[in-house]
Amino acid sequence: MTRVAIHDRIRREIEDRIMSGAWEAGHRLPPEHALMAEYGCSRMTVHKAIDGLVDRGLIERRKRAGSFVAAPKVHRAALEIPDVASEVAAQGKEYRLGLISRIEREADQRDRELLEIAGGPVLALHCLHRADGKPFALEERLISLVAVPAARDADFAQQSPGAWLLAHVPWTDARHRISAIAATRTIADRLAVPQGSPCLSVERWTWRNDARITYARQVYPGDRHALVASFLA
Amino acid sequence: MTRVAIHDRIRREIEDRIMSGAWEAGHRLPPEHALMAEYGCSRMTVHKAIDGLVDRGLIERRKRAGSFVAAPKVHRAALEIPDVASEVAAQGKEYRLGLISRIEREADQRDRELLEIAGGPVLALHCLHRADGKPFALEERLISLVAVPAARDADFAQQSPGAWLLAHVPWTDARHRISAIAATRTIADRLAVPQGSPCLSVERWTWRNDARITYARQVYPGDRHALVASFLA
DNA sequence: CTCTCAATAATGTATAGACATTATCGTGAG
DNA sequence: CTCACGATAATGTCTATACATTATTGAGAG
Repeated sequence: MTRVAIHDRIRREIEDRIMSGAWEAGHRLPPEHALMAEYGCSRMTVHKAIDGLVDRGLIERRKRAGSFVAAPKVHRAALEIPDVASEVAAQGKEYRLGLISRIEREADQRDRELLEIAGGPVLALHCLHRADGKPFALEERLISLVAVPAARDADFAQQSPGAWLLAHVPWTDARHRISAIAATRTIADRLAVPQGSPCLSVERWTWRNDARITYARQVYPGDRHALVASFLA
Repeated sequence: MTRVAIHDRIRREIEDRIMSGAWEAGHRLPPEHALMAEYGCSRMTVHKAIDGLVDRGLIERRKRAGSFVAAPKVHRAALEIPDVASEVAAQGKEYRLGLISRIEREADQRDRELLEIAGGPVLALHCLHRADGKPFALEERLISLVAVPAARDADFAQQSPGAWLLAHVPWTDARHRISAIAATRTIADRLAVPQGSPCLSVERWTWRNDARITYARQVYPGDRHALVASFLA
């Protein structure tokens, strides 16, 4: 086999032409038959190369019409939202979890909205993630006990709710909301930052087949934390 | 042809088994030959189905060993960072661009760091994006005139730097950094928010083949703006 | 018991051909 | 001139086969 796959080479070359601006948005690329002749390979191979670019959102295909360079790219980035513990570990610091409160209750108004459920028991947790002893992030977590009854018996003093859920509960969809908030008095106290200081809030809703499993809100001191996202390959 | 592609059906079914937890992380899936028999299709088709799951990060393949359900990934989400103008338009508001300052200068220390260049001329812009007349976001923009000489002649009073660059300059890579900051006096004045109030800062570095083209920092009032990311298909 | 190395089982890539699907284009009827 | 519709050119999918690549496994040598 050749050192580098033919479809990879074709993909790369087309990608380059797009990225370099030689082929602008809307440009129609040669039909697969032409590329097939140009590269001296089979149509399947050309097709696979273009498949890759379609997946990456660089090309759109229309039957009979041809394949076209996709419209002006919006900045789309892959945001990795790691488990807090691994995040702390990645910084070479010692992670410690502190469970502030754990309440099992019948879903109140706010719970019902956040979990999009009609009712039923929920588990409400508050914890403080520490790095080298210092407050790192605050987490508020709601778990629908209807969807995840096993959470009732989990020991969240040992394993963070996020880690436990990741390991025990498969999910199919998640949505995140990132915003900047001012530290309320409670947040300020727990994170040991001045009241009103800017904090990064990352909220996450997690679904499993249309049923919401859990809601989480993590709050980081604004001056000590940032989310990084890279271009989506 | 069948209504739904065979490879799509296979992909879907495997996906379901993973998502439902039936196949946990590390589970080895049947060899392609087996699936080929199970679905009564050719190996290429099975392979293509799995290809899709590999792209989505759900499966890892190892030659000779087999294909395995990938370890529970951290939450990876697709973050779409739209052009400010379209963002405002999407909210049904009237967008207006205000150019605060436009300075062409020899790169100073900070410019050099942000653009990762040794020197040369840069264009520094400050603008205020407005929605229905009210301040919406503040933008600081640095453009390397070495990389993008055409920017010298662009009319940034008409078209926002982001939109102009998107349309005129192809880029190959971008990195984002999202954090929460406190409004400095200047920011507070321009955004018409109290000094010290939390703001969402989105910084973006854009590359074109290893050369940095531009740096941008957009600052949004924290209470009026959030970034939303969905699970990465 | 351990190491080496060849057989093997899995994925990785590619081909050539077939038929399906669909939007476009041109032509002919009105 | 307009419209309908069939021919056509493109992509979409699939098959059967072939050979490449690679890590594991197991057998044999030491």
